[in-house]
Amino acid sequence: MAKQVEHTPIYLCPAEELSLGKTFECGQCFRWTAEADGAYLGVAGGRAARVWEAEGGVFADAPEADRAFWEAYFDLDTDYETARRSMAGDAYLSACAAFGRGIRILRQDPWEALCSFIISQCNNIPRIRSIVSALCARWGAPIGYAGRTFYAFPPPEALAGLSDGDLTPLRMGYRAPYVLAAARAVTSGALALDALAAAPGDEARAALRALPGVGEKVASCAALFGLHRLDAFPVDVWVRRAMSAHLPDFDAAACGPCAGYVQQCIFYYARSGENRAAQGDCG
DNA sequence: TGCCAGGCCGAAA
DNA sequence: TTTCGGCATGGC
Repeated sequence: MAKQVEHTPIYLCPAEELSLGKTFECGQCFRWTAEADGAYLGVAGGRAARVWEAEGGVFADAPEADRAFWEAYFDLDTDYETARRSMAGDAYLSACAAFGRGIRILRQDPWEALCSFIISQCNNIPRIRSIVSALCARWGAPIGYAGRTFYAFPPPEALAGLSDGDLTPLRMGYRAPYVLAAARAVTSGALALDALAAAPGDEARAALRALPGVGEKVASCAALFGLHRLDAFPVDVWVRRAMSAHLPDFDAAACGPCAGYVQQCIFYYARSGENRAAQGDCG
């Protein structure tokens, strides 16, 4: 059966500016799945889409009315060359930059990022994806697309009234009460996620860390991926830790404004199979 | 079968 | 202030 295409494909950008595989597989998101032909199917912002790379660029099978959403989601307005240049001058960092070329830091929904990275703690990526998928299937709004049913990430209001027992079937273990506490904090207004996007990085992380089960790492990931705070990653803790085995004199401050991107390239490089032998503590 | 995973928390040192 | 065990679960 021929693939069902529901829309005229949207052209997003030149292929060299966005690697879908690297962007979706580098560990920043958990809701995109590769098809046999190399395209990806996924959900973001309550919308499902099929996206793929072709000789002429990167395309999305989505309504034309959603073009601005997908362009923003893939962060097409940001110039990553500045960040990449900050990684020059050291062999290991340069290797990370080359390996991560094409990664873009997605502009994910703040709540989805926070909730997903609470689930991520002390967990492996396949299992994180599995739990997030189950969470969406159970409490997310259905989305019909390409003859299939996808599910939006459930808003905090959909989870705030649940009990730990309600989440038991998802097998997320000790993370369940953390997810519910975060949902209640957002719905009650105690945690204003949208307002944090404009706050200083330290302030944003501190607000996130006030939640139970949210430490420096989860707060950093939520700020980077959910609030698109590329400066919010605590380079002194994570990037330096990751780099200590390779570059003891690494100047974290030099990549401060784009530390999150740098960190993600290091993480992706160190986690990849062929580089694991050379990896340090990548956070 | 055992180690490990995008950690965090609270107690003990 | 730092260190360490415990936490729940399953991928590999």
